[in-house]
Amino acid sequence: MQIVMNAPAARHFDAAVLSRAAVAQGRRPAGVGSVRTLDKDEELFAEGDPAVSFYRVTQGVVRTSKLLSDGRRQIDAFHFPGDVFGVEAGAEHRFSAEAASAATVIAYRRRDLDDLLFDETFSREVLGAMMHALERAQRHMLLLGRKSAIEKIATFLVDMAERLAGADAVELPMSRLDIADHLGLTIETVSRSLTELERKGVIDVPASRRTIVLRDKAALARLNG
Amino acid sequence: MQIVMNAPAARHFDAAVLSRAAVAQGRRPAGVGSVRTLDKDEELFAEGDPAVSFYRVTQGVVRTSKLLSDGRRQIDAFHFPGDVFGVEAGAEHRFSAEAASAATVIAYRRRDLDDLLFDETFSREVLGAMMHALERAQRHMLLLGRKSAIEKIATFLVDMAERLAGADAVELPMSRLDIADHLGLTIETVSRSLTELERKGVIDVPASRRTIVLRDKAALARLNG
DNA sequence: CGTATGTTTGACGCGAATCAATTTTCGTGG
DNA sequence: CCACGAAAATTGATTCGCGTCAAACATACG
Repeated sequence: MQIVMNAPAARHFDAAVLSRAAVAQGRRPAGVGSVRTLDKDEELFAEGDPAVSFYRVTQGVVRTSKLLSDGRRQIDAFHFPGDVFGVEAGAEHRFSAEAASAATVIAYRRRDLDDLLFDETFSREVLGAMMHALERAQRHMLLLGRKSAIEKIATFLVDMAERLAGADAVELPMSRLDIADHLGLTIETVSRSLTELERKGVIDVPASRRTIVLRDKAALARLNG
Repeated sequence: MQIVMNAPAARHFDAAVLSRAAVAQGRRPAGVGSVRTLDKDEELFAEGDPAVSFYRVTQGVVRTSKLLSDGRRQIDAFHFPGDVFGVEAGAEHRFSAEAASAATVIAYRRRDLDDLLFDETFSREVLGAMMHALERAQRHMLLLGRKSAIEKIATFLVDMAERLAGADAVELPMSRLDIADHLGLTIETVSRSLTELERKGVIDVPASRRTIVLRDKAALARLNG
């Protein structure tokens, strides 16, 4: 049993904890990182903040996003346990990061990146994380630029099912607003599309609305465009 | 004076050429690469092709894109001289690459990547290229997901002006169809948006339609959203 | 149990896509 | 160098998917 610390900005520099976290991820501990626990919607960093650290998610989900001056938001990615994010080319973060659900991350100090890159395993891992992020971004650009609302939702559900390793039911850890801002839609359209898919018998959305049962994955895959 | 070779698949393994190209890019030659010259619209690789090489553009413009089953296309990026693209995490290319204009690239064999990563300079360069590509992708997702047609065009023009280092006139090296497929629009909307910006006095589109004169960069920047 | 928040549903309008027709530019051969 | 045909770009009329505005409903939390 574990007690979740919800105190804001709880930090630890506990090597033992780190090792356990690293091991939990099936990875060797590489360099020193500090654990940070986040409440839902708590901000990890904002666009323009100095990029002193990059992060790896260990629990929960973190969303990274960009804003337009009038508040329109685009969530470029949701980061799940094991995912690395926040590696920057420049001195500042180019996007903001908040917890989409209660989450825990490990922070790696950026000035250590140089040292860490000498650790071949870690270097390869960071480069791998960048490549996967880029791949994901490319797929997402195809979705944003060329898919219809129904196709976006279908793609999203299939994607979540894969990442959450949920056989045929997905418990969405983020709000409809987050989904909308990720897919370039409004919450109304997200809701209507889910209803439409349910009407077609492709999915089931039991009350609580957080869980989506994928009744016909083949149909969903066909809807991916 | 220089003669452009348009013979398909012209390859060289000429170290001297490589060095000159590298120096022209202000970079040290790192590892061996082969030069490849491409005609306009010639394919460099297709989605699903084994990723044996990655590339750096030395002349012209290369577009990388993904397709949906019904032919809808999303161009995720245009690559200009100096840009590195085609680095893959997996065994296959996740997108296709074609010349948007006549172009020349240097191909680096992928199996050499491991060796090249020991070259600290090159490693840093590849990682830098990945980070920049990701940064660009994130900005582009914001554009695709949240900007209006006029805002997309305005952003695109400002972006091209920066990359082509054209003071206040941009010679667009790609077709309207390429622009449309990059911005998630149709060619009709691209054309209408350009006309609209011209009507507002923000830009000038002299006959030939390839050159865009940016008359009011401040207004363009304001239209970026 | 009541209030706040998140989600769904409905009516309507608008921005961009589609369909269609010109117009302009560019490559090719006479 | 000009004429021709093909390809590219523009313009116009219309349609439609999704956004906006608004209200009802359900769920979660104190």
